[in-house]
Amino acid sequence: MSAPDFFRGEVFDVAPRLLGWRIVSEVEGELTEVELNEVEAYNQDDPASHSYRGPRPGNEVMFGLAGLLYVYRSYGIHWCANVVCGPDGFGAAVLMRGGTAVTGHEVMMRRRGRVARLAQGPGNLAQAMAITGEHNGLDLFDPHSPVRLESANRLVPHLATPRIGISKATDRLWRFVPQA
DNA sequence: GAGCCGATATTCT
DNA sequence: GAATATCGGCTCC
Repeated sequence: MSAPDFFRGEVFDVAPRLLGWRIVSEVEGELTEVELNEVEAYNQDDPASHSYRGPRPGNEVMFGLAGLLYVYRSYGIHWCANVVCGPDGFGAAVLMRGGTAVTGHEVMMRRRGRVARLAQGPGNLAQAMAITGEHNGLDLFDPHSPVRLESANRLVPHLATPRIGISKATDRLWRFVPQA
């Protein structure tokens, strides 16, 4: 199983099409599903991207095949999950910044220690679904993978806004959220 | 609800 | 030594 063809296109075209998709996690034998409502695009020709300075230990996955999961540590504390995009050897990915819980509310509440905003925010999303650095590089379209993506089969009307928490290339409107 | 702040790993200067 | 694709707890409205 491999990613749909459009994942190999421009990352800023792929990102908005992921709104409404579901991430499915079966880590630790517990099922959780989240429907994406916030994503950001990061391109190789993009000073704000980890891939901007080329492949190096820790970001190689971003240069791999479209449809792989790229996980990195943020601020030394949080894990953040991305979907690799573009052709093989090109460093681009979509950061999954947040979504709404669909399945496994109890599991997510336990992992998060709260009942609200279970999967809103990239660090929170990863924590709720128990996604960590050990999942870096796995195939999101392999039915046997513990973390997978499921198509929404629809295009969600969306807005393009500035990305969060970056200081470079802030003029690129590559954060996508459903239109109000 | 807004604003400050500390925690902490990795990379870059 | 500084910066970072963050968060939650705290204060003070």
